[in-house]
Amino acid sequence: MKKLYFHVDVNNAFLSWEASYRIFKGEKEDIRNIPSVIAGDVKSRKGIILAKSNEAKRYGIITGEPLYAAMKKCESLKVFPSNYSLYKKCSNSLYLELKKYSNKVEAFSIDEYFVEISDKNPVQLAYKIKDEIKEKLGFTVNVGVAENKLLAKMASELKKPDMVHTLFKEEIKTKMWPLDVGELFMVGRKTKVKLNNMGIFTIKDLALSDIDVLNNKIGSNGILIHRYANGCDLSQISIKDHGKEKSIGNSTTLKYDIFDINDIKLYILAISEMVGTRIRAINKRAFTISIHYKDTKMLRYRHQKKLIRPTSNTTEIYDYSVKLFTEIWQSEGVRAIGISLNDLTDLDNYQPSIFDLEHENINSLDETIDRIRSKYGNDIIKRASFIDKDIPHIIGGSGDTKEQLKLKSWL
DNA sequence: TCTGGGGTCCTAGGACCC
DNA sequence: TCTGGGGTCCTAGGACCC
Repeated sequence: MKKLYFHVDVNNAFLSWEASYRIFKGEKEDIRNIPSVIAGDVKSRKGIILAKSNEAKRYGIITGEPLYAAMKKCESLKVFPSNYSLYKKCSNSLYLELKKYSNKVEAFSIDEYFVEISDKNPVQLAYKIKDEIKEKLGFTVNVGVAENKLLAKMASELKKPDMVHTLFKEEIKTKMWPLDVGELFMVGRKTKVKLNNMGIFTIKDLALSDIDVLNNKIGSNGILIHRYANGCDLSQISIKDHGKEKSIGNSTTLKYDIFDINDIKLYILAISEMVGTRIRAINKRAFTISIHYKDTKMLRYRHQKKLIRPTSNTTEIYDYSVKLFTEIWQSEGVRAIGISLNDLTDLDNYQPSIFDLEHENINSLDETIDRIRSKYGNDIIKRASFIDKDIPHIIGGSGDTKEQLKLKSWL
């Protein structure tokens, strides 16, 4: 039996998940069948479209656009807030369902999985998986079936929703080549413009173009997308272990532009709390700390520093972040700010020197706080600097609604 | 109160080393 | 005796994905 790959893609994931949750709760209306979107909170300046129904799509609404622009396109648009804990639950249920069919399941994103399959009737199996997900979990998926991951992914993006597509080698010319070159995985906005300027408009054009010219104009990505256009991809299923992350970052858009360094420092502290807690939770330390922010004009700034001794300590992360920030900040208003930890190293591999003892004490304090917070909630311990301030003391994690999900009987 | 948040990978250029 | 040539490390910045 030949080894094949499935790419399972949830149709309009966030919106579908919200829809199936509402139906589970007993609502009559299926928001998939009306013009509706999932969007961030406008008042917190996070009002962009995260997902849309097919009905909303018909009005020309696209993911990533500001909510106000979408409302102009469709005045009757129904808007629902994002709910990440729901999405994680749905994503995990889908994962468990797919694991029934293969040991090799790769989470490519919250709503996409690759599955390695060896089966006599792969297409039949793909339909079975698709239908079982719909029946058991209440949302629809597209399944792409192909000889490699790239083609499986391209296949699942063909016609939506609730469909199975194959994209075998012999189907590349008829099913994939006619598509706009921008549809190809790894051809984004910038590359598409470059390709168009070279007279390349379809995936076929790209597949038949000169690889040296592509390399010249686009660089190594040019070689990659040329391979993709010809259906070549040798990558295997990669099962991400917990703690395999290469970087940990959190950021937030502020409710108002901030000009006061003391307030900015409080946000830096709140974000340090989050990235610190996260990196300690996976037993790692970071050699590189990076701060980034957006000013009132949406211009981005970034500054980073490699440390001699890796850290996972909240106070240390905070101190370095403030230092990095003040080194590049020219007193412009700050709209958004974030911290990212890179060059992660396993705690087990790190031998503290005797000079580090003081730091190790601080670290054990951090760990104690982590333990208490995970038991009693984040708000049980709060740094004094936040008292009487209208700034959350720990920030990060994609603006969730606070609603606690009680889904024991579902998913 | 128009433009989120989480990631990965690649490259250019400067500093520094032998 | 007109300024080599390897190499590594670091930072900034850009491109892509969802």
